[in-house]
Amino acid sequence: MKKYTDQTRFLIAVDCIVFGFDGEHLKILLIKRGFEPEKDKWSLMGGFVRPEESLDGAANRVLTQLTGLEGVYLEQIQAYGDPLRDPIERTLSVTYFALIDIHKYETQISDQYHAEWFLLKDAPELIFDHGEMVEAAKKKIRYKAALHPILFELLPKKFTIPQLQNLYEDVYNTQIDNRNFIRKLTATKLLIKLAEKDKSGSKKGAFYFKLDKKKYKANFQAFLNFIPNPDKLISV
Amino acid sequence: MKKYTDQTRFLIAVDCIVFGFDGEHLKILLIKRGFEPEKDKWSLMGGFVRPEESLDGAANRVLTQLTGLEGVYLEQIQAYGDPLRDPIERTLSVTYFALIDIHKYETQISDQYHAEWFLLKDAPELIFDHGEMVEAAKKKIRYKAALHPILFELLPKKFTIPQLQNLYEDVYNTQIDNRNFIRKLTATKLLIKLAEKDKSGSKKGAFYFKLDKKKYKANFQAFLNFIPNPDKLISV
DNA sequence: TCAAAAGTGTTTTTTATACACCCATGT
DNA sequence: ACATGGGTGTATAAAAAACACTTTTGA
Repeated sequence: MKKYTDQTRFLIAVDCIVFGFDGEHLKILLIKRGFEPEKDKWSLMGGFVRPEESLDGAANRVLTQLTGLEGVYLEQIQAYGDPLRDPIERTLSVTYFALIDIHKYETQISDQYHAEWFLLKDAPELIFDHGEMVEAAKKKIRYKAALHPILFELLPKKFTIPQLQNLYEDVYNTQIDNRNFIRKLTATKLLIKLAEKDKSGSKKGAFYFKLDKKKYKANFQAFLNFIPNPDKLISV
Repeated sequence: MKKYTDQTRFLIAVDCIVFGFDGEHLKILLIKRGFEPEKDKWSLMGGFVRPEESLDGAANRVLTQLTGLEGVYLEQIQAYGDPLRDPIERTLSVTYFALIDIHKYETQISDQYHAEWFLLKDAPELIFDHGEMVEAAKKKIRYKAALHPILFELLPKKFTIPQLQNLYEDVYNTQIDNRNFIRKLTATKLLIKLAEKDKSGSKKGAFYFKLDKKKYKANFQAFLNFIPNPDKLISV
């Protein structure tokens, strides 16, 4: 059958906002753009969608190219379609956020991108509308994590409660009462306590936990409430 | 500057899932597709994005073409990019959901589309992946409305509490205790009681209310909880 | 022995839920 | 006068928040 006539076709890109957690702070992974325009400026990792791949496929490809990781938590955020967002040629961009265990990407697998982790507050200016995209991704992750246990994706398989609490405190820039936090965590029954301790953070050491993966998957959409007064902290 | 070379360009469409409420049930507005392929099959209202317009612009244009309405509540849902989703030619579709006061679109402004309102459970089979899009839109509206006061967009400026409760009960397919519902509503301080009554639904008549627009806008992102046990009713 | 971080319970407050009767009016 | 849907209050249960001290152990 004939193609649709009299319609304009556009470039389609995916851009990934890659989050990691270093134990203290949430960070994002940025690259130096490798081609004109804006060559060597800081940018999100992205790429054009190829004829045979889906959007999710393109996002995964781009992420794997950068980090070497597969099976990463990746979620579509939204499409950006301003006609002038790319000065060279109209390009629609579909953004994804990725949550990775930062320790799996410490050895810079592909130096070709000159990737670097940045604290959110220290992130450099980005090309095009990438700054706006990062802001939207931050809002999305805060919103989603207030209700669903996605932040575990940022931690190693074994993690401690203090680590987890640091993560929540940093994401929401707030102090959480340790006893209430543990009570809420326990109520989810999502965690399994291990015998082993992490002694790196203190003399006493903190017990490791791991996720109960079955319950994690089964309860993923259940509403949680790790964050006190979430509506005061989250803007949509 | 030169265009990006060696990249494939694609068609981009927007598709709108238009919701309305007839006082009893949530409905969606569908049209008969006017061109090949799948001509005369039921479809979402959509259209190709034009060179000079943004995605939001395209969605608004498409919606205005169909309904004659402007300033409608419209929110991007997600991008669908399966390479084979349109059999003729690869087309990326960005979906939007629209919430309109159904009474503003009773006179079929544009008969050219053969638009009809359908109960969600009676909706016909749709072309391409539009059925999947409708399912995703239903989930989105349920999810969002459990936390934010968007359903008011489906009602006229003046509405009654029983109307509003019917709406919530239909959206969540549940029974809500009337006294608890009113208590939660009152707590939001979003409603202003009018002197006038709607006598169409009963002999006693039900007081009209209107939204306090300032508080509505200010509190739009605050988490509400009109729905008992939302996590049991909402699937993400 | 002491500094530093981990871990543990109880009380109070707030929020959600369950529940049943009277009211106003048109017919 | 009665049938129909609208409107109201209270008691109980559950969840969230506030709050401070003891434990462990390496240096």
